Order: sequence, then structure tokens, then C-alpha cells
Amino acid sequence: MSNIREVAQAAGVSVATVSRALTNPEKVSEESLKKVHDAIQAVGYRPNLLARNFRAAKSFAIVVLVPDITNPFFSQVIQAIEDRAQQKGYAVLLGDTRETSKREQDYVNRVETRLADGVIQLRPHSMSSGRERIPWVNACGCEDTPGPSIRVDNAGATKTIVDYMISLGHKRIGVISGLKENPHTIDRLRGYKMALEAAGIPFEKELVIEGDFTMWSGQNAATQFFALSKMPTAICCMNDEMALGAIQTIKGRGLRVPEDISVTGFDDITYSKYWDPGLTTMAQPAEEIGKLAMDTLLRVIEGEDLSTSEIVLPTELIIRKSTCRPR
Amino acid sequence: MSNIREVAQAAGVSVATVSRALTNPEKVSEESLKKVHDAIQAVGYRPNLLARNFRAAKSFAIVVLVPDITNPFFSQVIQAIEDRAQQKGYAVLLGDTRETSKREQDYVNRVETRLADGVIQLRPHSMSSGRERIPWVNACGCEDTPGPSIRVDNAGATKTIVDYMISLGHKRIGVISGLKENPHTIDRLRGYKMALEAAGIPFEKELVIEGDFTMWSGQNAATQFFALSKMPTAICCMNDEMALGAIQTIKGRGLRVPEDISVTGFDDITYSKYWDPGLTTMAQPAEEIGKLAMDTLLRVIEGEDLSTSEIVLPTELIIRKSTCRPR
DNA sequence: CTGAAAGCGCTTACAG
DNA sequence: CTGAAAGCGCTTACAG
Repeated sequence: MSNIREVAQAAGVSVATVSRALTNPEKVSEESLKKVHDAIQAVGYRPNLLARNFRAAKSFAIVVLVPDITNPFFSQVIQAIEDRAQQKGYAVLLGDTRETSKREQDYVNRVETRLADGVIQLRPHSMSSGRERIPWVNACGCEDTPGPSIRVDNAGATKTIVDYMISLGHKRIGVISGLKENPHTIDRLRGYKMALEAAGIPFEKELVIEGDFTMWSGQNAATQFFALSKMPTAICCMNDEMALGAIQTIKGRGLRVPEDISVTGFDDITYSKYWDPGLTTMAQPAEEIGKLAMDTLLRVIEGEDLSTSEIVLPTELIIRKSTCRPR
Repeated sequence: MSNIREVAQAAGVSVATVSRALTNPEKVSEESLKKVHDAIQAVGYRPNLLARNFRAAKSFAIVVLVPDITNPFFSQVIQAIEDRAQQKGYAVLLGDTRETSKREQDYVNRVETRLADGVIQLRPHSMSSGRERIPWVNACGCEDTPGPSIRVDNAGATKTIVDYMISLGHKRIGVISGLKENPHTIDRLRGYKMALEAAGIPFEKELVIEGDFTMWSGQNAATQFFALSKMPTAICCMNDEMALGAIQTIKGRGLRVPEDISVTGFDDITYSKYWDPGLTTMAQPAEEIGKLAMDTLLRVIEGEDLSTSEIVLPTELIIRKSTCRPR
């Protein structure tokens, strides 16, 4: 492992000149530049960026906190973040929290100990302590998520999709929600109620069944609908994966989607398009969310005060084959 | 941002004692320990790990190179890697290469410049230069992948699944492969040919259609089978996503899976279980691969020579509803 | 344009 | 058990 001193020696210049040749070549004479470059070749020098970063007191890394990297929606957002980060010379540290606050804290520690310059939180919860002291942006947040925040209008988007079901003629509309305390669940449930109210349909508690955003929970929740004295004619799920699981169960019970029961999702993951039937859902702009989250974090790291900044991105109703008029 | 000197001052001890209190408390008297801890509280000290790592000449980070984080199989492996890394105090830098060698090189640079201690390559290709000089392990490699390597027996596993189709009575068995030059494609194709040969079935070139491991390419490839004068009775796909895409197309054409055409995959991603019909496939131990890859890399980083080490993990044939006897 | 020197925040022989 | 000092590999005023 050669260092800058060896290069300087080999080039017959000072370490300062080598350093400048590397970072501010315009401040160095042609002649020195050449000597330095030749010397670098000769000794096989690679700069120690750990030293550089230490001195600059910047790690040029950010951590992204994600509840589950395996979730296709999140992995799309992360891909966009990574893409942007790479362009800007930042590394992304993967912080799969598995929904535990201990792991989350471990990763927050990394920025407190200068191993990362900031964090992007993909988890809707905002329970983190220490948020204030650290460059931080929330992507995929909710209405009450403190800024800077990049998000969609969860309530509004849910209202739109439920409005659509109502416009199709559905009156008894079930919901498979996320965990009750999850902020997304709260916002989206509000949208559901808004749509019902606007249409004069009374809210029935038994029509809301709790899931946890996994396919398995979607299956499970769908099963519970079958126990109801009167089945809903449509089920709106708070994400695509639960919708896919629900469809599976409904078909397994011998009913047809959408003829017997319409099903909708939220996110528009890749699989939803290929499912049988194709899933009607609310598309979130995953790539845009990731890109903007990274850009925003960079601005915060540079010292801008974006604490009241909130970007609300549009969603899009994607109508496919899992919905139709009720019989 | 307080530093160790301020703590020393506040505690009335030397910086050396503070440092020891933090990293070798057994070498410090009870009394000093207490003074240091109180001082740390008082000044709100957080150690600068960037400095620590710089001095130790270790970054305690590794990069994982993945062709596409969005692929559920890879994201499972990464989750396992991250889990293990976190336990061992390492960070994982996400290196989504998007199949470009430039991006791959960018990430390899990170370890050459000391920003990472090693790399785990999830991409089957082994075209990287500089592999030798760097702690490196291949996960998901192939037979000719240089060690250290964690992988499955791709040829053998493919033979097993094709054997199974043959045992069901299929004789005209199509293949949707990955890109022709992809090492996985090569190994798995070999397994297919081995099975055919063992059963005395002649290999027909037209029955192998090239995909690229995406659902879309599976759909596309399936369409091409319909152009054949005689359709196969079974299609073995080189991964699950192409199989799911193929099933979609086949059903869209009005044929039934498996009654009219059997379809198999490879990987056993979560969605395959929930698909309609459930996909018969070859399960890879994603979690085990990730865990072992991380453990192996750690050993290499510590200086062990594992360059000839190769761990071949077992796969498991998962029989679901997408396969049956031909009519 | 160039070099000598200080310093970033730690750790660790070394001497006591 | 403790402290003074050197040093990790860089960058950057400062002086020339």
C-alpha cells in the first residue's frame, strides 16, 4: 500500500504538490503534473479515501433505513436512491431495520459517529429519537411526518381508488389494512372513510381487517372475510402484496376475481401487472421518490434548512382486470 | 462536535486514558473510568469512527455487487448478508451494477481506495479485473467461477427438475434460458442436456428460447413457442420470474397450465408460491448463501487464503401446481 | 507554482 | 494504571 509520500519521493516533488495534482490539477504546473502521474503509475498508488474523508470530516455515505429490502416497492425506491447517490459520489449503506428500533438505532449511530452523513427513512414510522440533530429525510412518509419529506397523498389516493369502486356500483367495500398503528394505515383508512362519507355509505367496522403488508397476511385477511355473514363485493387492500395474497385465497375458495369480488391494491409493484387477473391499483412513483429523497438529503447535508419542506408526488390509478361492476 | 480531547479535559485525565476507557476499559482504574464516563455524558461525546477506522486502516464496510436489487432472489440474499454484516459490525454498501462494468469498477475502486474492506459478487459473471488483489467472494457463481465461491450445483439442479418432467412423461421440453453468454445459462443448459441425454431424448435447438431473467422476457419467449410448428408439452425456465411471465402468456392465449403446458422455474421466490398456479421450481437457499458469503468474506479479510474454497449448497425441488403429466 | 508544517481525531508503543 | 508523544495519510493555509 503506497502512500502520497512515496509518490512525492518518486516524482521528486513535495507531498503537497502530489495532493494538489490529484485534487486541484489547475494549481500545478504541466511539468509537475506529468512527474506526479508518472510516479503514481510507477508506484501503483491509490489514494486512501478513508484518510481523505477523515480529514474532510465527511464519509460520503448515507444510510437508507428500510423495513424490508425484500419488498419490491422499497427495493425500487432504493434502486433509485442508489443510482442518484452513485452519480453524486455517495455510497449507500443498506439499513434493513426488520421493523426493530434497535437496528434502526444502530444505523442512526453510524451517522452520529460520522460513518455516514445522513439518513433516508423509508419506514413510515417517525419514532426515531435524534432525528433533529442529523441530516434526515423521510421518503414514503405520511401527513404528520416531520419534514423534509417526500411522499404521496395517501388519504387522497385511497379516496380516489375507493371512489372508483363506488362509481362502479360497489357499496359494500372491504379493506385489508396494514397494522393499525402504522401511519400509512391511518392515512389510507381516512381516505377510505372520506370516500364512503362522500357517497353516503355508512362505515362498518367489520369490513376492515388488519394485515401487515405481506402476501401471507393478505391471504389470511381474505379468509376472515369469508367468515362474515355477508361478504363485501369489493376489497381494497392497502398494498399490492396483500391484494395478491387475497386474490389467491379468493380464487382458492372457488370465487372469481373480479366477477364475484373486485380487489384493488396500492403501490403497483411489477408483479401486479402480471398477476391473474392483473391488479387494479394506485401507482406510486417509486423512482421519483428515491431520486428526490436523495437530492433532498444532499441539500440538507450541505446545510440547507428544509425542515418544513414537504414534496407530495402524484399517484396514478391503474385500472386492470381485478375490478368490475358488482353483480 | 466534541472530541476526545475535550472529554479528557473535562475528566481531568489524558486522551490516552479516555481512549483506553472506550476500547480497553480493563486497562483503566475504576476511578478514571467513572470520571471519563461522566465527562462523556457532560460534553455529549460521540467517538469519531471515521478517525478510528482511518487509523485502523479498515473501513468495516463491504460492498455487495448485485445486477439488480429489484430481483426478489437477490434481495433475499442481500438481506441475509446485511443481517450477518450487522452482527459482525460491518456496513454493507449497496452496489447495484445494472449489469454495467463501469459501475462495477466504480465499486471495486471503493475497496482499492480503502472505503470498503472487500466485496461479495452476486453477479454470475467473473469478468472483473483486480479480483486477485482484493478480498472477494462470489456468491451465486458457477462451476468455473474462481473461489472463494458459494453456489449451488446449477447443472445438477436443472437436471433434477428436467428429470422430474421426463418422469412425468414429457418428451418435448422447451427451455426459456437467460442470456446465452450468462454463466448460469451455460451451466443450466448443460443440466438440461444431461437429463435429455440420460433419457435418450434428442436435443432440439428450436426448443431453447433466450430470455434475460425478467418476467417480460418470459412472456416474450413464451410467445415464440406458439410460433413453433409443434408446441412443447413442458417449458423449463431458468428462473422463476421468466416462468411467471410465461404462465401469464400461456393463460392469456387460452391454454391451461399445467393441463396443456407444464411450466417450471428456478429460485423459488416468494411470489411463486402464491402464483396461479403455484410454481414448481428449484429452491435455492438464499439465506444460507448470503450468510455463508458474508462469513467467508470476513475470513478472507482476516487474511485466510480461501482462493480454492468452494461451497456448494443443496437445492430443493418444490413441486406445486404448474406441472403434471402431458395429455 | 511550490514546499514545510500544522492538524484532522484517534490509538498505541514507550517510559514511568 | 497513566501520560506525553508519535503517527496513520491526507489537505490546506502560509510563506516564499
